[in-house]
Amino acid sequence: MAKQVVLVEDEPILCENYASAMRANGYEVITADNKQSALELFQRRLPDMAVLDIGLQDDMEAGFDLCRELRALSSSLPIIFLTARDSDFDTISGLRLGADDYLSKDISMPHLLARMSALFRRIQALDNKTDAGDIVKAGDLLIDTIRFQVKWRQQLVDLSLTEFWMLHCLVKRVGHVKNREQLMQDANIFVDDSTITSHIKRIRKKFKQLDNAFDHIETIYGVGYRWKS
Amino acid sequence: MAKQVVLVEDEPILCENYASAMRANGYEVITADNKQSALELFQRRLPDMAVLDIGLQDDMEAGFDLCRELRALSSSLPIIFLTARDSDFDTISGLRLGADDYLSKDISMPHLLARMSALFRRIQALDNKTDAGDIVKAGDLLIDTIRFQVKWRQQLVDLSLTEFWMLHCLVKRVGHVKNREQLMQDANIFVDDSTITSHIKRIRKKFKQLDNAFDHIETIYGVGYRWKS
DNA sequence: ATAAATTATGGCAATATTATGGCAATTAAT
DNA sequence: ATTAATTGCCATAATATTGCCATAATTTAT
Repeated sequence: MAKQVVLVEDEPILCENYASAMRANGYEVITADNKQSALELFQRRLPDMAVLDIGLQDDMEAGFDLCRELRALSSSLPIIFLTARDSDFDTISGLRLGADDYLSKDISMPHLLARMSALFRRIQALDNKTDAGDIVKAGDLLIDTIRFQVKWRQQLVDLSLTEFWMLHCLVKRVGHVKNREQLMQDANIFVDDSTITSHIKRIRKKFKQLDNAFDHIETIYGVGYRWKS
Repeated sequence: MAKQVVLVEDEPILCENYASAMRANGYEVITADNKQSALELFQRRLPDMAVLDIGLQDDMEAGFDLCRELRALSSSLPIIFLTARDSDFDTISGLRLGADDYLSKDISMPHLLARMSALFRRIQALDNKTDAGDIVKAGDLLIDTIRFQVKWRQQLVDLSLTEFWMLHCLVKRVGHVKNREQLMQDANIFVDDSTITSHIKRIRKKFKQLDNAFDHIETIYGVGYRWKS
């Protein structure tokens, strides 16, 4: 889904320039040319990012006000100031208000777009960040123990809980052979040996459905199983 | 605890200037003057932020390399480029590499510090999306913890208080699986597991009344529930 | 090569977990 | 006091998962 950006700028031509460049980059852009209508937009629906001009018509501080209001609505919404003024003082007070970036209007369009996408990237990275040490990676495999998700080459593998922990057991030490007892322990079950065989069967099956060439779970005859890379 | 910043800059006097300004602002600063020692620092322990000069000694691209290496280590670590060069081209390629900011060395020290704290503020804001009096946004969903209002695609969802907090618990970390215990804690109740099931049922029902295709609350068999985007 | 041991596979029954509708108890509002 | 809303919980239905077995296929050892 396209990211929605609200652009607040009172100079019509400039505004349309920015807006169309953003649209060409895949953003959905809504514009406002004064404080009042901008506020209404925000109240109606929070965008994914706001790009604000500071001086609007006669009110030289309108952008700062908008920033404050927006921040009250959401502490995490990304805000970029776009301004003709360029003094350090302005920049600093802009950032102090909780803006994320402060750019002079004479930068190039590609530069502005790069800043925007850098900001989105940051949000993305933080959203996907999980608390330390809960992601196990092994080559094309990703195990996330908070989301209880397994990804094989970007694709989600739909495992049951016991399957999940058994896989986790194999992968947390790539190359090490795990016997059936260890696998049971990690999955918190106590069952017949044959049942472990069944679980491995099902895990392999689910991976093969995504990638027919899959063969990273190796059988060690007489001992157990191992994840090979 | 003080935020740890790694500063990579090969010009000794400049480096000391920056470092002491940062220290005066409460940061713990570790410096490096070449690629090798910087990498060692990062491998030993990831800082809370990295401020990188691009050209180091004879290697004009050292900073870019470091950025790449750092990003491989952590996708969410904040990185600021600090550079004498100032062309748009550099800025853009810097940001493309996953940097969060790109600053010319001739900006003032207060400006640099403001940029740093703006970046920290952003991280902070995203990390505790949970504080009261804020609006949490996840795709089409809006949760307003002041008014205790939930909106799904602009439409108000009429949830009871417990339902509200349970939803909030699920949404404040999109994708994370919450078990019944966690949901109880966040809603401030202590009840039978089956009661949680009932609440989820009711929440789903209310969303479905507005949007029959709604299915963002996913059941993870044997674990709990998750908000999926 | 053959026998013995081990593992793979498909299927099915048993079990565990969750969904649903409803009801009684509680709380809040009029 | 009466009504409405909320909440906890239960019985029952619907699903998902799991354990295990018979049988086939492999592997290992002799």
